[in-house]
Amino acid sequence: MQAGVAHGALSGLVGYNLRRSDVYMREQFLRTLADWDIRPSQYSVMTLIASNSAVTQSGIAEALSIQRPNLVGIVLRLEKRGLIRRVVSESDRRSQVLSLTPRGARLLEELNGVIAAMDRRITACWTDAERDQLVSLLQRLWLQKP
Amino acid sequence: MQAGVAHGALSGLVGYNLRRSDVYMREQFLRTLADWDIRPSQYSVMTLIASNSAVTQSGIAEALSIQRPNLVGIVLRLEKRGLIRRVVSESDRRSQVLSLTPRGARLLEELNGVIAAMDRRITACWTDAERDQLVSLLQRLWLQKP
DNA sequence: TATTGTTATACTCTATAACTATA
DNA sequence: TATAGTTATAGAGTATAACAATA
Repeated sequence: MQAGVAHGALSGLVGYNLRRSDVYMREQFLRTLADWDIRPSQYSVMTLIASNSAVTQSGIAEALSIQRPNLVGIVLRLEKRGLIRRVVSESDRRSQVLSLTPRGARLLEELNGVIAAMDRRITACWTDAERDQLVSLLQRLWLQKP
Repeated sequence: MQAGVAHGALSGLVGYNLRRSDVYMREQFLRTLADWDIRPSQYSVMTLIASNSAVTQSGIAEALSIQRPNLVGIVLRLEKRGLIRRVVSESDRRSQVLSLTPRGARLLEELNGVIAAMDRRITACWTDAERDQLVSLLQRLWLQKP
């Protein structure tokens, strides 16, 4: 499987192949998005803000399974870069309501194109049908939460 | 996709679904193997040692894409637990040749059963054919190294 | 009481430079 | 000079406890 070194029982494990694939995709993401200085978590957060009006930090954290304390740094960074706005909720003054700034919205549009193209380019070793089925199988896996 | 919060463009990305799936599988691994105090990397290293006679740390590091400095702690820990042996190579005295101790070999046999069963149990949401195809597709993905 | 956001903190994983001993 | 193993170290990512403000 690798030059000279046999992988034994690892080759057949879903967990091992998921891990290697995830690492590989993240490397490509970081390299491709280096010019934009955007991390996977930052893109995920911006996408969820764009897709959900009046979403709060708690909502984002739960949807992405990020611990609330760890989200603070991410949103503060995005706010400091002028990509998102945080305003105290009218209905619940404990909550911060998140939204994209015009600049953040423009950047996200650009990122959507770049990232979708990258995701397809790296997975060009698959047919469209194989890609669709893989995404479908993975969702069936991680969306089960027993 | 998640309670109330839409995932937007993330849902269709291979990278996002790989990440969530990997995190999910690793959580299950850590919980299942907690009684043995075995991490995924430790199991991977032991498996490669068992599958390759006279393998060195460099060989393991390259095959698993672990940085050489980061492998040192892993093998020292396994040695301290009496699971592997490290002996200086006869042919090249810079190299450490790794092998399992009888105790390490017995433990690995047990781990192979536990981990294979876990891997199948967690992926029971798939048919055998779906599982085989997914493993095949993932290998095609991460084994390309351009 | 319970929840939101926050601070502080610790632990793991990962990455790089530099050293040693061998080749 | 190049490589194997090691040390030291720094940077991410992730986890929990505890607090203030608010519900």
